[in-house]
Amino acid sequence: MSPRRRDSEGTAAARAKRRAELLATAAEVFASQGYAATTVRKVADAAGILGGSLYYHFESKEAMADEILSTFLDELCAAYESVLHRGLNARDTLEGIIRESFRTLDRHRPAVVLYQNESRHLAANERFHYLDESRRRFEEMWLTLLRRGMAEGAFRADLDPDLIHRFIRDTVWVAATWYRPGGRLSADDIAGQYLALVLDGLQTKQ
Amino acid sequence: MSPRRRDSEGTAAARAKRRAELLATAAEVFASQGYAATTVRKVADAAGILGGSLYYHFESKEAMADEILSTFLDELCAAYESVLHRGLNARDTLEGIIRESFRTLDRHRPAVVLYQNESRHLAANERFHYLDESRRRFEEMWLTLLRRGMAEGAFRADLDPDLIHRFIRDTVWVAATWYRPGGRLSADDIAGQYLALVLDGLQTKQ
Amino acid sequence: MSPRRRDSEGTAAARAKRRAELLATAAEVFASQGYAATTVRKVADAAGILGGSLYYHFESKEAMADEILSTFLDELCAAYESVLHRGLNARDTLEGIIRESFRTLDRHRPAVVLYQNESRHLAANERFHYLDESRRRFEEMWLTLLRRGMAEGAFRADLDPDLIHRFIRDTVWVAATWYRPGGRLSADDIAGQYLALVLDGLQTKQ
Amino acid sequence: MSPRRRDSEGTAAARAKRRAELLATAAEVFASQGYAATTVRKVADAAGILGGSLYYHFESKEAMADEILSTFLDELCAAYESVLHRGLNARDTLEGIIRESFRTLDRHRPAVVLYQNESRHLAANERFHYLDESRRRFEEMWLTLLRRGMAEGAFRADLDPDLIHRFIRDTVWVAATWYRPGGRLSADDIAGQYLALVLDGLQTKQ
DNA sequence: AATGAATGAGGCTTCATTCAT
DNA sequence: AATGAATGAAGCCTCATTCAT
Repeated sequence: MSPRRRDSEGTAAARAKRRAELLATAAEVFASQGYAATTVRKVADAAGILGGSLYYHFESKEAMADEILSTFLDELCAAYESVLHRGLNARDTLEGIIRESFRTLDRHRPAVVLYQNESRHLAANERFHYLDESRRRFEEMWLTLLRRGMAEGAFRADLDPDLIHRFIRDTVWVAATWYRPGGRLSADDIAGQYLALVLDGLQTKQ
Repeated sequence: MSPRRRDSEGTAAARAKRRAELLATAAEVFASQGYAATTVRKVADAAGILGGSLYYHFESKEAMADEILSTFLDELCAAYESVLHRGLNARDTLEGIIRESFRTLDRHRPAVVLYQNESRHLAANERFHYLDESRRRFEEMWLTLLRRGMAEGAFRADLDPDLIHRFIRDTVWVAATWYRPGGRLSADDIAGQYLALVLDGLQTKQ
Repeated sequence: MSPRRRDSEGTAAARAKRRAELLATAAEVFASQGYAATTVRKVADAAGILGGSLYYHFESKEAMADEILSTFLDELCAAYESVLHRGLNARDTLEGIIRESFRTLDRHRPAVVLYQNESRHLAANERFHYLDESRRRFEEMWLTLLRRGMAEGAFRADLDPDLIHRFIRDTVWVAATWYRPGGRLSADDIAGQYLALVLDGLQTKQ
Repeated sequence: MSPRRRDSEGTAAARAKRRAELLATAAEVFASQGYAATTVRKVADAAGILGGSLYYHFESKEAMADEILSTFLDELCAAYESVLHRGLNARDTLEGIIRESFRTLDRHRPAVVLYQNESRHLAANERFHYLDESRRRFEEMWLTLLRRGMAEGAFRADLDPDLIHRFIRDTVWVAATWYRPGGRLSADDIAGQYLALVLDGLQTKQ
């Protein structure tokens, strides 16, 4: 490796790292105050720079949200695909999907809050149409999975798959609202409890 | 009844009716666009009047959100109390609470969306402290109920009541996001399906 | 005329009048400071209101420039057409066009300055493409006129029509830079002198 | 010549050359986009460097405009003086002045555009007062020349010297707007045609 | 009850400029 | 000689709100 190459890699990497830091800060602020209520200045304050300085790194406030959301969604898609490619039965696939969801939530909590709270509003904007697209893809995945489980006899067939999908989807993501990494319960603990509830129900069996 | 009195009652009633209309409109717009992203002008447009004219009826944008939310919460509280006063066992109380929640959602959908999406942000404002208070009261009620059910042997004791409470609470309210009164499934249908899921689980029993 | 009709006419007219006043002010400031160097606040100051208040009347700074320029160009087009429809010979048509140009300059001096100084830059913007279009139409008119005059023997044929057209066009409009309505020389005086120069030349004939 | 001295001359010369290159680039951009609408970054982009790097060579954006304009004006003054010192009659002096003007325009087109479009605005700034001063000197020269021609009987005396001066001055400089060095007509061709128009007029003589 | 015009604060963004490297 | 990151002022525009009518 020539010093020159090392150097240019160094600055490119430094730049990428700074962007990532700023995006993490922005995501935190967007998540805690809401996208519309977050001023660029608040993000900059949180990052310890001036409002205008953010524009050296990002084109706009929108561009920040875009990068935060698409990074999160890309990772989530990859996680889901990896589960689906394992060839498990419906029950275990559902467990895998839910565990991956909570794991992703753990790593991208602020992005998930943003996704959960603002994607509907943002998707009105051409730039964020991909939010609707991925929502549709997830929905299809869930419905396919639930129907397969019902057909295989793993899941009760007296429930409406569409409704069940919504309940499950929402519960997972809305947990981003209160989940704090490093808290009493790990993401995997939560996933476990959630699976216990959803798979076996709250009621004791006699 | 003198004509005079009838008249003044008439105008007072007319005034109240207009307020209610405007609040319904405002709630709809707040719900669909988000509180911060909703301008007073958008509300006024939706109501067919000019922005400034809203100030004849309301003190401020905040006052509208306040009235929307407190009306909704008052009704919800009353509904919960009525269930709790029936002296039912834990399981049936839980069913009653959930059914009342979906019934309230049916009548106050936009208010619920507002509550679900914005109460955390609004509660930062002194004026909206009551949002936190009622949230705390609801939480207490849920925890008491869940613990009672566990103690009575009606609910599984291996689940974390705090976590279960959050899952249930969120799922109910987040349904406001997609529920449309008059759709394929009534609020009570949804409540039924949700209860089936939460009480008995998704898995078939062998 | 019903009072109602008079009233609505009144407010519509009042509104149009206010717009016209503000546009006149804006044109003056744009002309004296340059469009890019003119801040919205400068226009507002000149109008005696606050910067934001302009947006009650106009959508944007651009919209103001647009209205100023298109109003001016519409009137200029009409003036030119009226000359061309008189069926005069080339020499008299040229005189008519030039006299109308100075007359229009007299009534729209700031708009002409804006047109002269900024139309090239503004035309880069889709919204102002019509500036290029009208420039092309004027050019065609001038070339046709000059060629006709040369063919008829009224104008010298040893000059390049394209070049002459540019000289004449520019001289007329650039006069907007220094012409002041109500000064020592009227617009028609200036037109007369200019015609004397262009038609007969500066040199004495022997 | 010591190598050392040659070196330092070399770097000084290299430095001057780089400055000249950058100024030429800046002038081009100022001319095509307008001074106020030109950002330092645009100039730097056109020069292939970053915005901040320009500040190694120049103190400010203003300093660039200053150097562009004063260089042009110095050369123009020198050219005019050389004509005036030839002791020609009024007609030939006028011809000389105009030919020198077009020649200067040929070499300094972007500077002329800048001068023509922005000097009025720039002159508000103390730093650019010299623009007004030279304008005044040129005006005086023109008036003296025209009056001399009239007194000598070379020029028609029924025209207003002040007006004629403006017409001529403006037409020459405004040609910078459309003149492109290396086009169909050379600067001297254009000067010739212009002189033919201004001296003898457009009309055929009978 | 509502309009129309304005206010003034504040939001997003741009930009000339600086400076350590 | 130039880069990269930042500054801070200012620009355009939006918006909750006011008020005379």
